[in-house]
Amino acid sequence: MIIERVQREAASRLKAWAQGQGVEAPRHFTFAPAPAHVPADFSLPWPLSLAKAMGRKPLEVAAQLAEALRDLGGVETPQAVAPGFVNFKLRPEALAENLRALLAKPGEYGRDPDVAARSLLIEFVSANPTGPLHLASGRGATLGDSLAKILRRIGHKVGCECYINDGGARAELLGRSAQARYLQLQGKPAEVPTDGYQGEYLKEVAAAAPPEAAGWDEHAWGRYAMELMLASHKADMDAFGVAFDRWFRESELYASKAVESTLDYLRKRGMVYEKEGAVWLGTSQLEAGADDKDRVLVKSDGNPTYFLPDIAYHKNKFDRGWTELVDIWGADHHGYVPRMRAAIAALCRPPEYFHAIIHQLVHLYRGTTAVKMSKRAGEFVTLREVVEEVGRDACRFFFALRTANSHMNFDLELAKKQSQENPVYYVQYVHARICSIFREAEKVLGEKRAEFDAAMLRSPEERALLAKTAWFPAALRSCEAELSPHFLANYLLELAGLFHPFYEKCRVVDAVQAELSRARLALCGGVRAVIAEGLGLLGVSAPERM
RNA sequence: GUCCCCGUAGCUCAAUGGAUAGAGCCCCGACCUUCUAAGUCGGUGAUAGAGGUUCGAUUCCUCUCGGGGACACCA
Repeated sequence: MIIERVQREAASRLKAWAQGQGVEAPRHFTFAPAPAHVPADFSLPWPLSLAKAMGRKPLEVAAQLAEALRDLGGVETPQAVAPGFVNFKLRPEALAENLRALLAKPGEYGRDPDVAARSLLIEFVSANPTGPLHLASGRGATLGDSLAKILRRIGHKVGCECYINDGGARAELLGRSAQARYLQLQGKPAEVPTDGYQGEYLKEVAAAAPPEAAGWDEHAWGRYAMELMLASHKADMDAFGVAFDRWFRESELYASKAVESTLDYLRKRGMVYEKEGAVWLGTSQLEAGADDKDRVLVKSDGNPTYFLPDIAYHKNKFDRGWTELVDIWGADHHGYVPRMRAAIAALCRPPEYFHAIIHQLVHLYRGTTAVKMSKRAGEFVTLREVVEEVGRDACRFFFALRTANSHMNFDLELAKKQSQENPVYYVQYVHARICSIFREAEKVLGEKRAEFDAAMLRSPEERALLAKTAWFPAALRSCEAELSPHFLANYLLELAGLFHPFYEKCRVVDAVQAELSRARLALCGGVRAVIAEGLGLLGVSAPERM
């Protein structure tokens, strides 16, 4: 909050300054946190880049800039330092004021009331309801759900949807597979189709079938098995702390004729042509976001491909008023991105309104041995299995720490141990410790007064904590800029890393030094609020005791 | 063959083109009569390789090596 305010004021001054100098003002005015060894909170590196254009030495430019940024309010006099930075240090009063704002309204802390609200619909998980949710779906769910919570916290309008591919061919194959399992249970000869679903879970599905299942055909079996799978997906997401605003079925698009109307729409726009008995979308002819080749919408047998209803779904999202669409997919879908981007262009939407986030695969290990996952044999580690064993908190925090691009390893053995390998405990422990401090404070100090004297907070540990809480809003903004929650998770880790040394060095509850106690309690309260909210945004609990 | 992602400490991972590349785990050595030792303090240790762009490269470009994934009128 304080950082944003300084930034805003600095931006307008710098624009004026740049104009006066006849140089182009840098486009964005974000401050960079200063490295640990520098006695400053944040800095501007511009003089280094501007020096050449101005034909002057970087340090001279920095000095000039520093002069132009004097008396900003909230910060000490800016310092020009070699090789050409302008460094800023927050004033103690500003940090104190920031803490008061945080304590007064934790849920509003750092929120920009003038934020230009975006409207985003995030689609994630979207797993086929033909089997249990895989661990990888947990990664997508973490990225999508946490991102949605963060964007809402900033003030944007966000929807979350899971697309269900309940279309014909898949349901039938699932039905034949389940039916075969059912017949096997009856002691009758039957084989799961070689291209069918071999997983053990269909035995349970078959065993749970009602008596009338004896007369079912493959369609009935398909419907039954799919609804059962869908229910298990919903239960898994619920247990994972993920609430979709809507589970959108592909079949709805057929029922509402949206598939046909979308095809008509594309045809009217001249995007569609026929070749070799099939209907194609000219995805390679687009100026913006062209795919490398054209794609089939309707096969020569008259059935639509998966692509056409998917376009219809994206059109539907736009038609419902959403401005930006975010799709979170696994790495196996990366080849699908250019195609969908082209489809977005075909729907007359600008490319910047479509964001595809591809998360890389999760590699599973038991200790040092890789767990081989074969879809054919139906062997895979389910999300439920992992969540039951390591807990939702550990699982979500672990996923949230990594960028979508990282090819991460997930060691089941390690996760099961609930060892300190998982940093979620490190963060949660701060929350539990602070709660404990407050319990003690109530016993020792009794009266609870809200006011405190921030000038009492003089140690480096206290100042570092105060300053770190000021960066919370910036951490959220980074998440927005990259559409990734990992900045927040790492921020919380850093905040926790500053609290523990403070705890060791600074005794909080002290009946003799009541004033100091009150100030430190306020600081603890601020840290607790940030941790609780940060963890909450990541779908992780903030326990009061551990 | 084409395309996408990755390669950072013994391990798992960070770092909007900026300053002395950060954490956690492991290992070694110290800390609990005082608000929770799931903690603290100290020690060891890294940008795969070669060029290029830049005042400055883990970050951008090219190539090489290594790993993962995708290349259907499948979904």
